[in-house]
Amino acid sequence: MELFLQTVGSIYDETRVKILKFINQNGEVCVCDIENSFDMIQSRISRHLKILKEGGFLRVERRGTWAYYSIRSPLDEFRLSVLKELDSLDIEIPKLRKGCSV
Amino acid sequence: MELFLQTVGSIYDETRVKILKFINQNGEVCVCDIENSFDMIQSRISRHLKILKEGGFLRVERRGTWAYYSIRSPLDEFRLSVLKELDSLDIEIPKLRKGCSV
DNA sequence: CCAAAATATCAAGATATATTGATATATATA
DNA sequence: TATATATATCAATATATCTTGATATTTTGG
Repeated sequence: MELFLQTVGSIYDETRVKILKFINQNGEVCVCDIENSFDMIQSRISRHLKILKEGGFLRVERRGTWAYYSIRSPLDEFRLSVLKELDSLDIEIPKLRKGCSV
Repeated sequence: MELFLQTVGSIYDETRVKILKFINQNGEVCVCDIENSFDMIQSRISRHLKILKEGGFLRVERRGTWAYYSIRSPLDEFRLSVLKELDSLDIEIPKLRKGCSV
């Protein structure tokens, strides 16, 4: 139950839904890319990414000072159905704008 | 987006998850049955049923003074996947105890 | 028409979650 | 080692949601 609620809670937020769909569309991105594309402050993005990761949707890989987030794989059937549903929804996702200065 | 969040929000609560699984297992039940089975006060049950209905999972049919709730049909693929996931979870659901005095 | 039963709604207090700005941590490089 | 960049975490405030108890609504039957 707790794990299910954590999963569901992770997608019960407009910002996180958009971030999840954004990553699902663009593949692996680093935090500053999201920060830049969404025009949100870093702490906000970082928090939402953590929640999506703990919700079982994302994985993170650190390379250098960067943290690269991508869709966790393999995904179970339920989380896959969430991504499929998100894909079918008419949600406005910002264009990818690379944000890191290097 | 708004509809998706409403759907997700409707299952982001332990009580509602249990009620939904309860109805999915027992079929059509009336409010007082749920009230009795869950040992919760009526206003609380009524509120959660409303949220699940507005989340697209339940339908209600009034017969006499009673309101009978059941799984809405047909369900779209996403909501079906939610029910399937709930079904696979090890959640304790109370036994059905008829509660209406008539 | 009135009373009782079933259900829905409302207001108030309690709890959880989101946002922001500040600070901490970690890594690369000069 | 010191500095800059990228990311994570924390504290405070604002907002949303849940629970309860009270009240309103609807329907049946006397």
